[in-house]
Amino acid sequence: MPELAEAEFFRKQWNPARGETLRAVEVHAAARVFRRSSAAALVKALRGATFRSSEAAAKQMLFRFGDTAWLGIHLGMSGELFARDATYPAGKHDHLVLRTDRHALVFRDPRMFGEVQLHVGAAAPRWWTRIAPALVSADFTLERVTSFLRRRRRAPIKAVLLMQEQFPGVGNWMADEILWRAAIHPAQLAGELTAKEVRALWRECRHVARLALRTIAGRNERDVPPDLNVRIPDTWLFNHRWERGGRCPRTGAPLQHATIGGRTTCWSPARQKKHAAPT
DNA sequence: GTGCTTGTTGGCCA
DNA sequence: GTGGCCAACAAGCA
Repeated sequence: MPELAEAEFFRKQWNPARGETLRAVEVHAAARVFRRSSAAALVKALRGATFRSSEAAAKQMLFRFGDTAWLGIHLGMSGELFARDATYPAGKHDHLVLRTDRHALVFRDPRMFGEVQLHVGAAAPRWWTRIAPALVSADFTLERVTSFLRRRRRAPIKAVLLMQEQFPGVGNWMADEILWRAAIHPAQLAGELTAKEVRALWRECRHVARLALRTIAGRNERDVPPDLNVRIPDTWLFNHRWERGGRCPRTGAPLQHATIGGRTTCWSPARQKKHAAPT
């Protein structure tokens, strides 16, 4: 689930408890999600602190408590955040539950590829401030994309789109959606794209990111999006990629699947054709 | 039982 | 040193 729009969606799930003070912090300390920080230190830093604010960037979220405590969360493959009323009993895979007088804020992650990190300090942690410029920001430029593709010229473009240092928040489905819209074959080597294709790729990165954020994460800061199972329009590849006998929404031709860049990839052969390297 | 899965990392190799 | 590939992590689902 968690690509950039889902991170933004889940971040907002804890909004109802903003301004409230944490009365209790429950952790499953042995859970793999705490592998890089001490669960005990986390409890100590958060108990009694007030939930101030939150942000999402790429596939990560950062929550601020009190004046100096920051909670970083990565959702991995199966992580989710939600808020319940104060009486919520922690479930089997609920590795972190923050309790205020009115709410229980829950981090659940069955597969435990996700991660919870504590940072104490006046400023946000380094790992957060070093996240690459968002696809929707002005700093995500065609020039940056062009030079990155040049450096990664021997890798299939699908694999390159999954590299977080240039395409923060792009995951498997977004990568396929972007390539499908840009009409680029996922196995084409990054160095073989024409200038026109690179421009299309850059444009569709921004377009898909905006579309996904608007569709999945809701429109404004305050609201809590009610349901992740939002209706994704059938004009997206997204709705057809796992269908048995799925067809390309633009050409009507059958979709194809293969492992590219180590990940299951779906594309429309009628629309995305591999070509020789431009001279 | 088998064989997948929307992510990331470290180790291996060219 | 750089870049590309792959197994491993763990649980649930079909």
